[in-house]
Amino acid sequence: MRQYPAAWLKGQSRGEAIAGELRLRIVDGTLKQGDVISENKIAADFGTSRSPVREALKALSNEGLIRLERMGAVVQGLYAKDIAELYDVRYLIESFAQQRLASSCPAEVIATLRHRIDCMRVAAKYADIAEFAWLDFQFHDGLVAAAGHARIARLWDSIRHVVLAVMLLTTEEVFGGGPVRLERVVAKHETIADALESGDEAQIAEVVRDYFADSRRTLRSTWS
Amino acid sequence: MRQYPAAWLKGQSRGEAIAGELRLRIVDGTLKQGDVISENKIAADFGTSRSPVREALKALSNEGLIRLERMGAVVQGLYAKDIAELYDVRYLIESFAQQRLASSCPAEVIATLRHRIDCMRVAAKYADIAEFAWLDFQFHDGLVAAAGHARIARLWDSIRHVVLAVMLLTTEEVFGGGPVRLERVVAKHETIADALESGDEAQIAEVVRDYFADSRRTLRSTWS
DNA sequence: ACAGGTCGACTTGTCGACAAGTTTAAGTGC
DNA sequence: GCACTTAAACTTGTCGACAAGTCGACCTGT
Repeated sequence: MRQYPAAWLKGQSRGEAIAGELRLRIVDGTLKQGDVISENKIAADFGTSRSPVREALKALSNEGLIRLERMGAVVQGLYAKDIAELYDVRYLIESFAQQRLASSCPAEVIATLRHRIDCMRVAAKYADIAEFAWLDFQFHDGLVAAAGHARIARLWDSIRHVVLAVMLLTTEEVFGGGPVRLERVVAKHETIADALESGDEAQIAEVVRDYFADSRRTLRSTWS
Repeated sequence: MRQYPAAWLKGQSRGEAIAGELRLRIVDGTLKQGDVISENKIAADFGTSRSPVREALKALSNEGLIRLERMGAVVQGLYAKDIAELYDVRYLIESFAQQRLASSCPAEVIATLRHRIDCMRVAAKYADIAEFAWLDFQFHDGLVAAAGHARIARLWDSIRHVVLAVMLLTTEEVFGGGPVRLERVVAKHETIADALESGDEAQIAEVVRDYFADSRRTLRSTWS
């Protein structure tokens, strides 16, 4: 059984931990589309009362991973089409954020991004998959946050957990591709940082488009 | 005290009802930015236990109307800037949805839209503010749903309640502008339906841009 | 007067229990 | 064998209670 990295649960409530675990089980296919899960069953599985489970199911429902019905929640799953749609939305959000950063991107932000890129190289070297995925996520998370648009940030929040889970799984696949593949991923992030530093709207737009076009190719090989 | 239309609560749980009421109080300014509310206090106000209140606060937090902290939830409020940002997001979502409908918009969808427009005229005639706002909302809701993009639909779901509350308040203001102003609002929706029926991408893009540019003007007069 | 510690009034997170409703399953009459 | 009724096993929504933690006010020593 694949497990949710313990470091990602630090300071979270039981409900969030349960949500994280279930999310991963749905994304990696352990819980299949059509499976029905009940609060009681999950509560028994995790050894807690229904309250945290309830919170978790509500969250998963907001993320579209399950559908809450009168009797039990039915798993929706996350398959190729859903991933494609998820990346449609990521593109919408991130291109908006980066266009906004084009006009005024503080040097501090660029520095933070580059710092994370350096850390990614280290994580790649030491084969730390969870850390690499986490840094990848932090990179994009920081980007959206830096845009300074509260409502867009909420949108990002509503998909962030799913994005993180998907990243964890794709990162596993990317690590299987060896150092060359990894370096290409890191380099892709570098082009984003470069574009943002240039401040050229057109260049940023192109880089973001390329980034997601490339991501889609990677995804297609993972979820085929 | 302004009240949430009872018809909108049909079949909802206590938690959703509380969320609806609180949402309106925040959007209309009864609850101001910086106010702190506790689960106990709200539970006492509504005469329920903390469970439904907890659910409501969680929802409001997801919508960005409040911020959950260790001791009490602090109200964020929804002011001019927030409304502007909300409409940035609406534009992002709805323009995406409508572009998607450009290539293939079933006649059934157009018919439903036109039906709602007709109903809006009736609601305007009989000065039924809540019904008018509801139809306006249903129009856009139907549009997004018709696009057939599950992830975009989730995005819309995450802002729909806030959008509805804002619509209710702006509709009140619009009714104050008399029949001419109302007819202009209805006509705006008609241009959208027309554009969708034409199936011309460029025309749709322009109409949607116009629609939101006009909406922003209306909003600026309501929230000044 | 003031720094530091202590108590008390709050908060949230979690728990187990109950009521109301729905679905499945077992009868039951024929 | 089959339609119909009834009962049992689920489900969720809600409730009140408790534990753990946080913040503020109030003392106390100096």
